[in-house]
Amino acid sequence: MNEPKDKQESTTYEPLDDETLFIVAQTFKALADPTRVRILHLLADQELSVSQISETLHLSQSAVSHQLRFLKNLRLVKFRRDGTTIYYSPEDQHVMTLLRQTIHHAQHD
Amino acid sequence: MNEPKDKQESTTYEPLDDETLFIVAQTFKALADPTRVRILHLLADQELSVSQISETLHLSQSAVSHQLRFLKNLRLVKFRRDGTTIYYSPEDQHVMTLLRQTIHHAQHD
DNA sequence: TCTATATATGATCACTTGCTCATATATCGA
DNA sequence: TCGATATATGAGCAAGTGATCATATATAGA
Repeated sequence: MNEPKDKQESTTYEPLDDETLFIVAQTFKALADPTRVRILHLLADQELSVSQISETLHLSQSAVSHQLRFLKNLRLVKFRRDGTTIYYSPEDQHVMTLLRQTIHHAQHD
Repeated sequence: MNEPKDKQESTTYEPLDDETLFIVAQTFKALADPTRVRILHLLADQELSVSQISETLHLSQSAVSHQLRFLKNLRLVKFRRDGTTIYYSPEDQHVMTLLRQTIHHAQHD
């Protein structure tokens, strides 16, 4: 057992710094929950109010609001107030792209 | 408060089926933990044994083994035995691409 | 077969997560 | 200002997660 061990010597492996690591894990964490995936997927091409989201996805108002706060904190969604209604829409195009890609792969692999 | 509400009428919103939703969330879950991110990033361009991984990343053998099992179950890594040593390497190019993209964005945004 | 080394696994535990329930806050119209 | 509607928030809880510790399994060599 001493042959394939000619080591990689140095493939210039660059360790991830803590901040990058945190951001990366945090980003994926946002997409790691089915409810958040459903919300982001629903918002993909439209701006919707909290109640529209909760009705469409059959989720409680509270659950939706909590998840939107999570997504808002990560700046993945933005919102706009119109009277008592608050409309949410995607803010991070990169994350929406990740989502789109992954949905596509999940459906075609 | 009755104007911006001319609804989206129908942006042909297609609800995600349960299986897709599960796969998508599961995929992101794999990348939502800093330890797994470090392991996958390390393996990105090389094949390494469990002990090499644990030494390089300063993680316990057990922790690495548990995480590799997780990644193996999701078919994100594959392995090859050589004597008592087991070498792991990435198996899912799509997921490695997601990781690469996200690391890049985390470092440049 | 016995030992040493490499890896895998099961139990356990602290911590996190996502939901519900109750309630608070904000805005509009009367 | 009051009532109605839309949304936000805090507490509490059940389920999930990731690490450690102890131990099991597998392979090679003596």
